[in-house]
Amino acid sequence: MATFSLSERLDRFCALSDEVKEHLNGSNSFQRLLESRAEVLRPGEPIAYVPIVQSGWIATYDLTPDGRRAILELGLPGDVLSGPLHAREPIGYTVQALTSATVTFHPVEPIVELIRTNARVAAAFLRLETYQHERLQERLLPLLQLRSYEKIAHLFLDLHARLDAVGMAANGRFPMPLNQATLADHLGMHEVHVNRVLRRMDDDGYVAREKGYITILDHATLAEMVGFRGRPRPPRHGGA
Amino acid sequence: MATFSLSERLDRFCALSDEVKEHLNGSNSFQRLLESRAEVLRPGEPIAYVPIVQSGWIATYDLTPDGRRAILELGLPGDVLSGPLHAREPIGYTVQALTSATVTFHPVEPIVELIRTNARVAAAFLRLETYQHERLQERLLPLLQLRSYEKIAHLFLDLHARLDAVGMAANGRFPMPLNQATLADHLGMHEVHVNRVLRRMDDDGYVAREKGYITILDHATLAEMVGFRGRPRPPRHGGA
DNA sequence: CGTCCCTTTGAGGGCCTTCAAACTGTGTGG
DNA sequence: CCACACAGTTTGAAGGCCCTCAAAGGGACG
Repeated sequence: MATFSLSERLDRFCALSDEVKEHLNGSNSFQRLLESRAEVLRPGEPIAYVPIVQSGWIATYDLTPDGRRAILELGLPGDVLSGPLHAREPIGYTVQALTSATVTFHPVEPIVELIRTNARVAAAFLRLETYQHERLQERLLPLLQLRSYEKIAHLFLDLHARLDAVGMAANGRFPMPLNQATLADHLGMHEVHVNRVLRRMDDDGYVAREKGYITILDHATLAEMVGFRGRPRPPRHGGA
Repeated sequence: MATFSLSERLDRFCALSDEVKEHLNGSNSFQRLLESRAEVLRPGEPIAYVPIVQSGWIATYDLTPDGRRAILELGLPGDVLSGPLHAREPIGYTVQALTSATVTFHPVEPIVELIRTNARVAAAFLRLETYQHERLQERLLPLLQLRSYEKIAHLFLDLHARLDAVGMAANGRFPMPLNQATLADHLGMHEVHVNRVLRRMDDDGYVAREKGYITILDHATLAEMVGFRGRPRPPRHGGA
């Protein structure tokens, strides 16, 4: 039950022929159930698969010389990790499951071949890559200019928007399977301070916390506070 | 005297036929001499051109609600701003010259058409985009986990590597046309603190400062301090 | 000689880190 | 059913990094 297929995700960016879609889906992809903390891609290894998250959350992270973890990107259900596909060498980061997760793996060889020969497929991957580039740019702004309180607010607004897009949020409420240490590694903060800020956001009435869930209570005020612009959704079928 | 041509930059990532190269270079591109602070691309405008920096430095920046500037990316000589090419809508950020700069503008229409029809061109842009994605990822690590002193060291090592790649650095010495306020906006720090840290790095003997130039005196120690891995150079002609 | 831009220095305070430890809930084994 | 381990959350106290406001110093240019 692969809810999110590679062809469908690409098709959003650039309409593909049925033949190509079948080719993409059929090509020996397989699905794995991963335990929390299982590695999806290991640094230094040759890249063999393009992963797609079906359920659960995963993270792309890197380590500082002294062993602190920096989470570069969060992978939510529906996300395609296309980065390794185009990299020239083994990746320098690790991709790991943050919760138990279901991930579909597509072998890169047939995909690379398709990109080589089919301009529409190449264009679709190009749009996908551009989309992710834009997402990364939007992470820079909070890291550069916002304070802890606002960083967390920005993250919650972002997660809400992304999860809403795949039907996993309702009425401002969305799953939050990450513990505070993981949030800290994603925001460049410290566990203890994440806790204090969360409590303050709760006391201030901006968010409500339940085990495993967050509810955004005052979306408008938070969005204005942090300059959050709802990220443009991938189009239903776009141009170039 | 366009030192850096679009076709040559793309050709590094994916070998292109001479015909395509001519097509890319010929298509009505033009060159402009921009004064410092002139805008290269304006937010909200439809995207008409792909800029390539020939000389001088430019910046992609965004503003917080209260008007603080966050510099997302620095454009150095030879850099191609391909982002706008694939964006679906007007960009949300501003691109501005940080020094007087020479920039070549390529109209997007013919390029988009080429991408649509030529898989090799699309693949080349895909690799270019992936390369820039990786660069952005490498900016996240210092922002997430390093302190001011290390952030600046990381930036200097990065700039040195990039300028060295286009022959603008020698013996650890490279141009530094940015003032301290601009460095601050790039690192998420404050002007005054940038100044204090720079002085300290100078006193510590890690760097030397002259007007308009920086010299890295102890590359090895700094690189180890911040976990800097020399960025993989774009290959001479790569795979997928 | 005055203006402008940038750099530099000082003083004070706040955000966030750091170290430490208690508290809570959950699963496991006796 | 209780004891215990374990993971995660929460709270306290102290201190440092960095911000903020303010202003002086230096060089380029008219």
